[in-house]
Amino acid sequence: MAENERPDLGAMVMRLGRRLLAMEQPILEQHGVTMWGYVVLTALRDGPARAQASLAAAINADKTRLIPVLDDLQKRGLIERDPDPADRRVRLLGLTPEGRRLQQAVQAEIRAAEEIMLSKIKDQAAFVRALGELSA
Amino acid sequence: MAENERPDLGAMVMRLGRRLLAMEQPILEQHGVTMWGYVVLTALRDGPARAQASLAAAINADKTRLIPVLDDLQKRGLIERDPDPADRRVRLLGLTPEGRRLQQAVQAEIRAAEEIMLSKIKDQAAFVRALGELSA
DNA sequence: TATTGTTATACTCTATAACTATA
DNA sequence: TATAGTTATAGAGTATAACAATA
Repeated sequence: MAENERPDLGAMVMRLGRRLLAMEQPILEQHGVTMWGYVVLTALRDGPARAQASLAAAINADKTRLIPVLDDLQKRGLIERDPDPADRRVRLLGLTPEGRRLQQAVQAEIRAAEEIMLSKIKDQAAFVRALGELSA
Repeated sequence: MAENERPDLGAMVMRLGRRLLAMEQPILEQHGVTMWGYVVLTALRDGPARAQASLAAAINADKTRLIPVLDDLQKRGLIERDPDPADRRVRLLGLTPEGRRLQQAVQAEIRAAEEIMLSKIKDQAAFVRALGELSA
């Protein structure tokens, strides 16, 4: 019974998730961006998106709850959001230079905080790799 | 830039959390218990709790959102919930034999499903240990 | 008629505040 | 008066359904 004495994976993952979220919150606030805003900026970092619906699917969000996020990011000049000339129903989404700068700045701080957290455990590389595989 | 090419920890942990939750859902439903109900049964497995508030704190829940959960578990004979004779304001909480059986049955199935998931990665033991440390 | 994006609405989850009963 | 538990209410967050624009 002793070797089975650990919490369920789900419980541990959830607790870690809450902890990470709490760690990121002040960083995001300091840069005036919400978690969803940051998620969108990060999703657009590697390339523009065609259509809001596909972006929503990519980040596991409902298309309707993306809209206020995009409104805000656009209003602040962090993303471009233009009708596709070929099909004016769809919106072409991409980062502005300032959006890219903000994403990089926030991500750098988050990564630094993650490193501090990870430095407390032994098998950092194995953990991160396994986490990547399990969440892929 | 290539070695930095991984999602943020938070994103990966959240995705894995969603996946684990989806995995557990059918097991919980099959046993007619909600996630919070299972969390309560599991918290009581290692010993009774004195006062609902301390139980709530132990599982990171608000005391008010515990009440319908306890109502249901009690009505189904899975927990005992009696006023403390020494201070009749507080409720003494514990598992009934049937509650203990249900907790064990559900947990066994969840562990089995976890094992299948974990079997796909290489450093299982290291991952679980690191996860335990980071979430502790 | 079908599809993209938007708005309006409803629903779920959670927390806050008011209440009761004991002390 | 203070505390444990409960109930009522309100607030986020999210999803569903109706709508407008374009194809």
